[in-house]
Parts: sequence; C-alpha cells; structure tokens
Amino acid sequence: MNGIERLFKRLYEHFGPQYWWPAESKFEVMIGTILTQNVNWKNVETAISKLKKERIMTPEKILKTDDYILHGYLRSTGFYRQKSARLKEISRKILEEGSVEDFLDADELRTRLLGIKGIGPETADSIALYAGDIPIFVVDAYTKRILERCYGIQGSYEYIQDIFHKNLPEDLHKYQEYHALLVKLAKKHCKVKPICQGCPIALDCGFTTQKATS
DNA sequence: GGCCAGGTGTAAA
DNA sequence: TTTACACATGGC
Repeated sequence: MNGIERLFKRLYEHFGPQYWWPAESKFEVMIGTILTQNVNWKNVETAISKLKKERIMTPEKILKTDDYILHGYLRSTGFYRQKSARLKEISRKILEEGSVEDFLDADELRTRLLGIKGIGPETADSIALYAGDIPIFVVDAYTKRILERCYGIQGSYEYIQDIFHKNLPEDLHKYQEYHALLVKLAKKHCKVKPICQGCPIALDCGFTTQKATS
C-alpha cells in the first residue's frame, strides 16, 4: 500500500464515509460547485436555500430570473455579479444540450466544461466527479495544503492530480470520498493558522504535533 | 479589525 | 510560464 492509499485508509477509518456531494439534484451539484468558488460553504448554503425556496433551482428558472433579483439571492456567496452570470451561462449550455442529463452524458464533459467562462479545472472536475459520475480526482486548496504539509509536495493542478491518479485504482466512489475526507480533515485540523493542530491522522510527517509559530 | 473561505479570468512581467 | 490583481460577502 502506497502513501496515498494509506492516507485514504486512515481518513476513512477516522471520519467514516462523507457521502458527497451534499445536494438534492445533479443541477444543484453544478450550482454548488460554482457558488463555492473561493468562498466558505456556509455562505453557499444560505444562497442555495434561497434558490430552492424561490423554486428557481432549474436551468430554465435561473435564466428567466432578473439579474438584480439573482444578485440578491447570491449575495452571501461573494462575487455575486460574476456568479450570477456564470450560473446563467452554464444553464444556457445545459439547455442547448437538452437537459441536465443530456449535458452530463454527452462526450468530452470535462473539455466542454472548461470551455465555459467561469469554470476552471477544479469546478470542471467537481462537476465531472459528483454530477457526471466520472472518476477524476478533484484538487482544491485543502488538497494542496495537506500534501505540502504532510509530504512536502507542491506543484500545478495537473501535477497534484496525477499523483492521485497514479497511486489509486480508478474508482468513482473512492475518489468522491477521498476528496470529501481531505476537506473534512483540513477544516478541522489543518487550518492556515495554527497549523495542523491536533491532527488525528498521525501521518508520517513532521508537522502533526508542531505548534503554531506565530 | 484582520484573516480566511471547497477559484477563475485577465494582464503584465 | 509565472505572478499580481480584481471579484465581494460573512463567520470567527
């Protein structure tokens, strides 16, 4: 068992399954991946609740909603002007394909997603993994932080992603759980400051018991 | 009051 | 190819 598999095993044994992505529909997953860009998930939940309460959690309704109104619903997620435009753009692309299912089932999902303004590698992979059921590893800021602290590994998005792809069997549910578990660990024990406080995973690294230096 | 949060696009070095 | 910056709100 390699280090990447060992890390997964320890995370899973400690935290248990996370059952990600937290959403009631594939479209809601897609909306969530865009709204959570560089923003606390709590702020995203507020906005998603409003979209559901107003019954506009569909591509058709999003497109029909006035920009000014949509801005109000998305305000808590920050960058709300950009994000309103991005939700409308992906809704438009979905309807061009027919439906959410058609959009997700068509060929070259990741490539098509990356062609949409406002969707970068992490958002594209999150949609592919959690809505498209395609086994591709999602790399986020938490993943990079944990790898750097625990293993001294740094690199581009693709470099980090390759490490997971090369060290894990291609397994949709394992990829889904692994990413969720990394987020769980980082939120609880791998904050920016203080670093790695009370990490329960006992990784083979020099940081797990180190106290904050500033 | 300052730091941080499940990024991305654009422009300049 | 890398770096700097804008985008913006809310929790702690």
